[in-house]
Amino acid sequence: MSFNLLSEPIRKFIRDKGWEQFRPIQTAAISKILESSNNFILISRTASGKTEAAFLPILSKVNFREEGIQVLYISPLIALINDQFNRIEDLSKNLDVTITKWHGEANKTQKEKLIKQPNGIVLITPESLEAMFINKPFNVKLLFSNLKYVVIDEIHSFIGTDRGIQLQSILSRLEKENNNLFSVVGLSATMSEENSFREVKEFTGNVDKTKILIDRTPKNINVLFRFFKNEKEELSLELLKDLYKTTKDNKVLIFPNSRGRAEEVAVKLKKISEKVKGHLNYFSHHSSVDKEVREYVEYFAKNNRQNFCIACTSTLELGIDIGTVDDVIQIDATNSIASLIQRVGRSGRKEGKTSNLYLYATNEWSLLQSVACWLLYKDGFIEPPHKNVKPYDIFIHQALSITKGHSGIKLTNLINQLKDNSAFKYIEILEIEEILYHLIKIDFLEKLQDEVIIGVEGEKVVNSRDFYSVFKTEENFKVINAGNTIGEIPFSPQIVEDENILLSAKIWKIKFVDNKTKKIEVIPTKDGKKPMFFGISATIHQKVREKMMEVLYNQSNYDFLDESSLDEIETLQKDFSVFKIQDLRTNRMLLIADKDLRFFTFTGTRINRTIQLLLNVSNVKNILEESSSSFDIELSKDEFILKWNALSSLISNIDAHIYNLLSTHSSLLGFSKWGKYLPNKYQVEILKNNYFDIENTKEFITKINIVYNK
DNA sequence: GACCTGCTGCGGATTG
Repeated sequence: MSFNLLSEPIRKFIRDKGWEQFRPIQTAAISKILESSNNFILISRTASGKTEAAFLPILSKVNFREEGIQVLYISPLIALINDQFNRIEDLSKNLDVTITKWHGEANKTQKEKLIKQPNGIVLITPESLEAMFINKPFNVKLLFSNLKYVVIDEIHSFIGTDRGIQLQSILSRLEKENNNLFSVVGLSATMSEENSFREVKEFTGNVDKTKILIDRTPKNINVLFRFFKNEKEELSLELLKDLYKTTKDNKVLIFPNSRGRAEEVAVKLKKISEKVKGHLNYFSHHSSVDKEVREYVEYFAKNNRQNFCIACTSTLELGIDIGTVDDVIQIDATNSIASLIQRVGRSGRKEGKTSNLYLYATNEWSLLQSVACWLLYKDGFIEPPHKNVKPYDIFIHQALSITKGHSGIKLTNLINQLKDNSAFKYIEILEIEEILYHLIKIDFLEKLQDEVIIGVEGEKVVNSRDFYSVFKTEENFKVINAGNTIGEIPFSPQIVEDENILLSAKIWKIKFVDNKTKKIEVIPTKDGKKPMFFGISATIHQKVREKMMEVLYNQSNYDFLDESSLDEIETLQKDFSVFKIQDLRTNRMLLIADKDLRFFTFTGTRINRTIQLLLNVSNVKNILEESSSSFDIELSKDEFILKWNALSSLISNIDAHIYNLLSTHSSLLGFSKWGKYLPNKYQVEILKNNYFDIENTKEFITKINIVYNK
């Protein structure tokens, strides 16, 4: 039925393709988008035709003869824009419509052409849109004042993140230029249903006008757990041999959770394959591998019929098209269910084909976490997005961006614009004023009578190429062999002449390090260590940890475990049977050993961090081990209980404690690119909201009953 | 033992 609702050029396109029926999400989206101007969020698993679900009705409905850009497509990745460009061009081949790529690597002539004659569809990144607002605000009006649709791809990657707040703010600024003409269509494979999708609805700026279209059809997945205990830092030979046997005759993605380990896996599997004369299509794909090399790997996977094996990080998690993948291998647990869903989605993209997922674990805690994630996935659980109600740091960025874009703006006008921005609607007017006056005080803004302009210190920041993004990046050294760039790695003690490193699935010897130009000259060699990469630890949701605890006390028969993983789980269960747990929700275990105590919290990363802060304030010596969600404590049982019971009274004074911590450890705020320009009390708020979790810690401390082993 | 994302404008050289 929905077919007849579409315009003739689109119907012709579908007839020519020979499509016999629509996917459920397409049927739903076509009629809904055609019959109303509501915002829609389309949620449906990977490779279920979401792009078509959005664009078939939009291309039918929009009159591209009108002046101005009609449709704006926003993507988190350049690579995705390039993929989707081809797809949307194909979809609109029976229409007379211009499609323009607009990102940092896109053709400049095409951009200029568009400004001369704004029309059609534009594919853009949030940062390019930001740059347009800052440098060419008049273009924004010219290009988008007649905009009808904004399509946001992989919208889950924005919800609950700093980059998402930036995008929400930009959309809010766009609405102002456009008199709220346009509708939003968001696309996602994963989305938490908590609070009836409140966060994603707020993201569009209009909760009531935003409707969710969801296809919950599950995907058939064959899952198998395998356990190989790692005794050393490197992966065991048994694991590698098993991995090789499992993957050698297929098209495979391996996710080993880190760049260094991805290199290790790619190099070592290739070595095994060389010995037994197997295929040599072993690659690594992560942010440190040179972009051109990465593109070659993607091209190889998509266009070659040979088998391959790519060891990668989350660079291959989102929707970049790499064709058919038979198996997905996860080495040690994913940090989130959302990530697991995206990774599983990469295999068996062909209709009706089941996906193969192998979950390898190298230690007992990772195995337990992996089992917990899998069970939660089966339950349909997805972590709710992080709530950032008052994003003061992104607020600063946007205040500078608006001021720069206006080259002189009335202070009252700036305040009003920020106050009306949906991304900052919970920040109070007094707070807005206080932060703006602070920016004036530190010379980021300069007040000229009733106008403000960018101040002397602000100019240094605003005019940098780095201003357009809200996220931080590390400084890297370029790795070069005979004039070819292989990739980039962060500086580490390992980066010295004659040391060997792994990069782009090959082994290199460092010949020369140029600290001035940040370049490393290398030549190929035979043996090497994996490079050292640094990063902040991922945050695990409390639900994952609660499920881990549940597995310890649950006698279910997990038929997806192989013998060695089952052994390992049973050993853990036996170890924890010394605690007589009555209530999984409120009981937590205190292991009393000869010398010290070990307290198992089985709760989320942010809550653990907050507990650690409170323990430190109470002068309780402790070491937090995140993987097992436990604290090692050097106290007697009675001393600890006394301190523990006093913790909740410390929470009332948490601001002062965080303030003190921040004054001695300013790097604590290192995760926030703009937080350092805030007044102190707002820095404390940023930490409270993004790094710690005060509310849930309070609840946790209050409800917990400690259970001992003796 | 710890992922990822993007990037203007201008001047000057080079190429068609």
